[in-house]
Amino acid sequence: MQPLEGQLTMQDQGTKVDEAMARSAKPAGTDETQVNAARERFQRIYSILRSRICMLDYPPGTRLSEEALAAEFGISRTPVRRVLGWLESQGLLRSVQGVGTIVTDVEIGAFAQVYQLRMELAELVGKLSPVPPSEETIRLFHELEARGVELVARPDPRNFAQLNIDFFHALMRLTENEPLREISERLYYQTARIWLKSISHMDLAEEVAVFAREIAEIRTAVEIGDVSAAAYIRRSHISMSFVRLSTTSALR
Amino acid sequence: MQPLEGQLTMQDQGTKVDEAMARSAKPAGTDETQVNAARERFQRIYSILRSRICMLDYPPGTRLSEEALAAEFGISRTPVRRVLGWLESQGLLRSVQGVGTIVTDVEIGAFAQVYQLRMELAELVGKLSPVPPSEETIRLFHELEARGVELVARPDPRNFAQLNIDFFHALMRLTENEPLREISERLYYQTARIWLKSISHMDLAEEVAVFAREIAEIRTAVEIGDVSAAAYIRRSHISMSFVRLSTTSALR
DNA sequence: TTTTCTTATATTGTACACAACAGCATCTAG
DNA sequence: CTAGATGCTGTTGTGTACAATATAAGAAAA
Repeated sequence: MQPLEGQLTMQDQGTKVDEAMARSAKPAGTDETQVNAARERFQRIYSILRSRICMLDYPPGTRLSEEALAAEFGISRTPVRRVLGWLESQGLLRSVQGVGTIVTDVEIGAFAQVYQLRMELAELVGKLSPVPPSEETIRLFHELEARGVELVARPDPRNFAQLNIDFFHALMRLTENEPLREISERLYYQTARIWLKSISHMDLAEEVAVFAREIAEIRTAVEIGDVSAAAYIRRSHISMSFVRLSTTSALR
Repeated sequence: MQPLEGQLTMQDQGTKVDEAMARSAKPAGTDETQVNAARERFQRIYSILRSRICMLDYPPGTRLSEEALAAEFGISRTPVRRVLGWLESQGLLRSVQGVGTIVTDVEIGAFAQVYQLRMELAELVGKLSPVPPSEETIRLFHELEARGVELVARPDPRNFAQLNIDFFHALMRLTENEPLREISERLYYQTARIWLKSISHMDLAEEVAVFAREIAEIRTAVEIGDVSAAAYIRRSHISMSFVRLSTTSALR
């Protein structure tokens, strides 16, 4: 089997894509056999576009152009459409013939439902196949805590969002229940962008401070191996986050 | 990639749907806005293939041919590939270049994890946005109970599977939490076929009898409007079903 | 006989041309 | 001047030819 040399591999390292996405490479779980470049490229573009959506590079209502994306990645519309199809199945996009591919928005009702469910799933992380945190995991949480401290010193919405995402993925290390991970991830990406959008109408400094405390608390629980406690802390903060969002009427 | 102010509320008055489209019965669950024939056809084929997979018409390991499916539905490979892409994102298929599109199997470990999660989600149906059962819903459960009685009289694996599916969808009426519905449905379709495959190695008559009792119990709870009780009954039966499956080593 | 390389063949992946469709601007009839 | 019709333009959906790939069969050499 010859390694990837056909056609457009040279354009792959063409650096036309955001280099910043290198970090957000696949939140574990997918240790697929990367025997071919096609699947790898698919995953790469999928992660990039998903990140752009939830980081509000593509705010809700944005019209994506298949052709523009194809040009950006140096491929044709066909593989782009496959990625968009997956994102549509995840509820992040909606394609309408003659109109375009539009980034979805989440109405207030559905938002509340997702948050309710996310609370319950967060609790389940401590109940279904909890994993005793490894040294590496503990170190990761320490690193996240440090980033939280730095964020408090210099609040910034985008760094806030990125830390939130990375913190979420770190939490997913605490359970080995793969379906729970997948579903939690799906729901997280459905609401993260709405949450981020609302942040601009709220007290950023206070939100950052609360989040930094959450990280510190959970780091403490993780350090002593009490995954269940970490899960309950997480649940409570998801709950409080939603209450703050509702009371400030930051949602529409 | 400019933001779109007008959002997407304009296609509602379009309604120039081609009425010639076959009105095939979609097995509930997906109440998409059928503004165009393309989306309707997509949903139709998607439901058909998903049903074939979970009814074991396509047992795990089966290799599907895009071309054959295209010929069967009278279309080209392109729209077929879109449907297969969605099924792949749901974890029911896996496409490998040069090999084919293969119906996935579920290993014993992942099966157990999904069952654990399904138990918890079943309980949540009674907690997150439970819906007071309407007269129509109660009638539906009565009908299901009758079908259960009939099944006990004449056990049949295929009818068993179909009743199981319909019963599941009826249970989903008991909550208005749409994300919970979607996720429960996804997990159900991931494991239903494995469960059905194992039935052949178990005591069909006994399984049918237990299932009929479950329906009767839950019908009783639903009839008096106690959705929470119905959810707990369901949870307990999912649990017992998994125990029976494990003890008889019907899994592999 | 066994092993290894080659070749045939079937399948999914990709590119591209065109069809279907929606929205908008323009034009024309009254 | 207004209102409706009509073509223009850009978008996604579909069909089709071809490329890339994996598997299996077969041939050739040890």
